[in-house]
Amino acid sequence: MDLNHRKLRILRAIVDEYILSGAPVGSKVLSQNPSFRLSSATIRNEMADLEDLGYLEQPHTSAGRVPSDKAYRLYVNNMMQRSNLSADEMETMSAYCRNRVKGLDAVMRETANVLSSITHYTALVTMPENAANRLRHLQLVPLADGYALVVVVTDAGVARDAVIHVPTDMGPDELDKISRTISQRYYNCRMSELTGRLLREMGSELLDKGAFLQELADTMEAGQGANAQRIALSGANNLLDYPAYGDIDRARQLLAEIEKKDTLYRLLKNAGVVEFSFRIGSELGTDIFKDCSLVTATYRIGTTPVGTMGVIGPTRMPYGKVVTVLDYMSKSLGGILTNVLEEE
Amino acid sequence: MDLNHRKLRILRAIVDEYILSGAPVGSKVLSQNPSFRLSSATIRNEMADLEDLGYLEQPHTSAGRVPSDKAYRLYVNNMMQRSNLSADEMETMSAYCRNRVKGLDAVMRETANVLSSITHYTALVTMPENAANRLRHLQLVPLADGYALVVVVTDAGVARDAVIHVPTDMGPDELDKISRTISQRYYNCRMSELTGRLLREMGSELLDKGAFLQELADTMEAGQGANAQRIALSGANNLLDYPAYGDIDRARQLLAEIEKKDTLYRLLKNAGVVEFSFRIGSELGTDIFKDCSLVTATYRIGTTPVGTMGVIGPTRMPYGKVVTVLDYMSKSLGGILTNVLEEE
DNA sequence: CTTTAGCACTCAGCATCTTTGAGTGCTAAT
DNA sequence: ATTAGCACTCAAAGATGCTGAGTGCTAAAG
Repeated sequence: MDLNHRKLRILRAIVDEYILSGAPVGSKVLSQNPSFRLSSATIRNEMADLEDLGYLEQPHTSAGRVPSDKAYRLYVNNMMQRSNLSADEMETMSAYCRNRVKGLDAVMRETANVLSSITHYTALVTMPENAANRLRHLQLVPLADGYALVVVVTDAGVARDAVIHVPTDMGPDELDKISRTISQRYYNCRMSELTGRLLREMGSELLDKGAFLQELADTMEAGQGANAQRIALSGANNLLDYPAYGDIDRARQLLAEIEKKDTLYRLLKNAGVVEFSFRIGSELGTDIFKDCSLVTATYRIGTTPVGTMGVIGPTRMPYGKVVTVLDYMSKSLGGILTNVLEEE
Repeated sequence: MDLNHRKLRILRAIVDEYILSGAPVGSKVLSQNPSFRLSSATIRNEMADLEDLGYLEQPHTSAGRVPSDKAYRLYVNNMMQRSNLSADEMETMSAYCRNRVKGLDAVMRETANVLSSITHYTALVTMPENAANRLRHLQLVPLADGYALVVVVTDAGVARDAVIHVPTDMGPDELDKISRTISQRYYNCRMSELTGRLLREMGSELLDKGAFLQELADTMEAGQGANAQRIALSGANNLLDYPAYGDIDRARQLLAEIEKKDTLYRLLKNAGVVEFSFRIGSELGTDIFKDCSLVTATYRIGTTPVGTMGVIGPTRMPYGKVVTVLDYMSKSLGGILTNVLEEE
């Protein structure tokens, strides 16, 4: 007993139907589908086999069957086809592309909004980041006595800011001078190397300012990671749609988890750098997301991958449509960023 | 028939009890409270009066009474007393204060986290802003050909960034020169005046760069508002606790509304600059928030009010406790910012 | 050997009915 | 003015029964 052609066809029909209706699907509806020339009894037998093989599950004895995670996995790998979008949906996306330039934050937020409004699920977009990020500019702006704001601009277009302590005998002029020195000397230096080089090479010039230099370096190192943690989120309310009705506690857990940016970050990160990644139900690891799936896509500046966007929905989401949307949006976002950030 | 002393005492007891239990309170529980030397029948009569006066409502004939918005208003104005916090809660807040300096974003987020974790409601904190914001530094960082990143630092410690177009014949050096000129000439200039002055006074120096100057000015003007729209939000999942159980649609609406930052911004803004503001149920205007209350506090840098923080919860929230927490947190946040930002 | 008709069986979901108990308003006595 | 007492109301929680979609199995037909 293995997955012959007919079993595959039936399985596929079940997944399609279930994604569409959300209700367990029985043998009768399938037999009514004219593309099957089979009686419900025959289909029942096949379904029993599929259940034994672990592709189907039965909520209770007298209900239809529901696809298991394993079935979705098979579906996504072998049977899914991208679906076309409605004119409305296309229009939403191209309106997004026609937008004028803005701050990076705004672009990310808008990307997430479009994603969630088309899919009706929860959308996530990470800020662009890359271990190879290069320095464009660094500025120390004096605040109150003993404090300064560090602003770092990288070639990923990110302005990161943090407050650090400065020696009280360091005036605005000196801070400005240091800013220019660093900006010039380390222009285009990889951020991953910058920390070390700063400490090594500037130590002699700032002999008596060791603590200051150390804090500055630390900040830039921390900024690397911290910045990536900024994730644009949109459509969290859609989470409430699908947790089995009335199960409000479940919904709370989900929401609480979604609010923790580091959970999200880990999830998105785990996808790795692939065109598309699907993680279905149990594959997500956590029990909390046990009937959710996460589909992600990588976006690029030029040809280097710099970020991830994704959609969290129920395992029974229309994967074909979601992939189509993610594909379009990741390319659009990549295009926008490439335009603005890439040097020729 | 008016609000004599006894009626007030009864009303107060009802509100206290209802906030505590969440269930409609009947005459019997009140009469058992030893501080009343009255039979349940007498209390029933008084309660009937209070209902006629609009302070109480009855979910259905055979249930106890529930305070109306009007009752809460009276309670908040005249009867509420601040409550003490548990040792744990105090500890959470002072741990927050002991934190090392960080970026503004992080501080705001953490403030919201603490607020929501102590109150178990949804917390909001606006970024510091003020029409009197003054310029500290402006930097134009060249990106790809034809684009630059504008970074603006104000005395509210905010680094705002946006991408603008620049004429292609403007090199990095020129951009840097402009940055220094503006930073120096307009140091400490009010942001509200900056736009106008830039256009008027720099026009002659950048004769052939009119479009560029205009866009720069526009960006800074827009940044004023846009920045304020950034609101740290925490504990949205707590919204799911109180919408009448099972009423999942209601919860969705609430969440969707909360996600719209501009709604939030308006709500917080409407509070005006007062020490504390309470808006109870219908007073919030929207039907969506009809059984919610919003309590806000203003925080200051030095003595100038620069932002608002608040808590959204059910109308039956323990106002006394919430005020205590807001008071402490607004002062703490104010203190932190003042320390870092204020010039002596 | 494969397919199918037929039948007995299961069980969630829904509607209906009943019971329970907390709470009320009114009246008459204190 | 207060209160005891009583009849009344009604939501919430159980109990009961019905329905229908769906199953598994068996035996006959292809």
